[in-house]
Amino acid sequence: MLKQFSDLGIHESFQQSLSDLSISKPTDVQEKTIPVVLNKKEDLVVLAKTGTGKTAAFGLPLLQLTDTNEVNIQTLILAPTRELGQQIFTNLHALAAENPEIKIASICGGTPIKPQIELLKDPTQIVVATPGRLVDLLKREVINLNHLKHFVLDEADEMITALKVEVDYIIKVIPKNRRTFLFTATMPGTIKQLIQNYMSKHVIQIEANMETTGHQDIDHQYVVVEPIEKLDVLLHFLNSRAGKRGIIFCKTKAAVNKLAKNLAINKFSSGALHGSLSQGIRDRIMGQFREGHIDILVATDLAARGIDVKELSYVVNYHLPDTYEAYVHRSGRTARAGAKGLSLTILQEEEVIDIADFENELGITFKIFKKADAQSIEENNTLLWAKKIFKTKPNREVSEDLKSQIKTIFHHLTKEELVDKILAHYLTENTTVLPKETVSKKRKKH
DNA sequence: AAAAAAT
Repeated sequence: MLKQFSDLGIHESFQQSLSDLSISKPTDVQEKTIPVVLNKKEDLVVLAKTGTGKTAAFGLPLLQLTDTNEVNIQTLILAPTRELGQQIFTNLHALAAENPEIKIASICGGTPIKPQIELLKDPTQIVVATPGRLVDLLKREVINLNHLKHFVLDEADEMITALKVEVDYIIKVIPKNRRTFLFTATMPGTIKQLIQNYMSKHVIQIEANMETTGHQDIDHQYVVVEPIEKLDVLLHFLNSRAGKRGIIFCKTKAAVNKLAKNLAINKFSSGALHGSLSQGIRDRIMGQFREGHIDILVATDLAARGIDVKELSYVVNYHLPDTYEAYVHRSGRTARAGAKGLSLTILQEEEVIDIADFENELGITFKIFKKADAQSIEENNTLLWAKKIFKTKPNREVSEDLKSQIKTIFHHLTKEELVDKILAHYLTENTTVLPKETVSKKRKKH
């Protein structure tokens, strides 16, 4: 249990970059996987929970196995989204910081293809790719995978279902005698049977910490809301988590846009991410989120898998995920590398019945999140309104004369009296009707 | 039905 990377066969040359990345000891999945990859024999199927270091588990040994005298592509890593592909590329680059002779390229879509084609003319040993763009390059015959030795499918269950057509095309053009490595946190039974189609050698299965079901560091909670109070409950939750960071998942791109707009109006530090945005915008939002310039990411399932952002303390399911796997991946954006995190699911009455299925299927237990009462929600909305005033910038010129007339009106008030006046005005303008008990009782009969 | 992935 006190294994070091050197005990697993990782060379001295990676020690510096590992310590620069504050990686000191191998995780369970790394300890089990690295020696088997380094032995140059079998194919691998690796199951390990979210946030346990799968990228380095294949990245480190495959970097080390790279023959730097060989100019052809030896290792291909496929990921389901461009953001994840870029993240894997960045991580490999950092792991190879002391080994600059290893040439790594990222070939994801959404960026001009010409520069990529030019780049591929240089010696390249490791390629991280999304399937669509790679197939495009293969059809143009501008990438050579004839010397491929290692083929990695990250998020393997997703790759061989949602992206099956592209992956199958790629499988056909790469050497039969390659080694194949499948990595995932979820492997539904229906997918298990498909695995053999992708393997070419004897397969070793590795399961790291999968014996206890559910992720021990994630606090699963749900709250039942009426449709009209859903947004208010979310806003109250976000205000209670001020300064903390997290991701809010919605079912559709339209819902992401709508919610992100609403958060922006309420002056939350937030951004939207989904597949209909230009790659430029996607990259900018991801960058801002990773750097901590944005606290809240509102996203579709584009961000559900693999994305590793530091210090996310919560995930919110603003809509229920479609599958149990999607729940595992979404909630797995928090509680990474040993940290704790909250996964909050906001439900409507008719969806509560699904909770038991999630519990049984995933071996987790939900706690009930205590919904803010009507008064706290109203107070919270008043606070949001005050924050809005504070953060609003003038959008046109105001004459000095008008300004001085208005100043005269308030001139004799103290700061406290001024606040009272503004608040009194707000409260008369917003005569919020608190939800009546009778209303909710009536609804429950259905 | 929706999400992702090529232009």
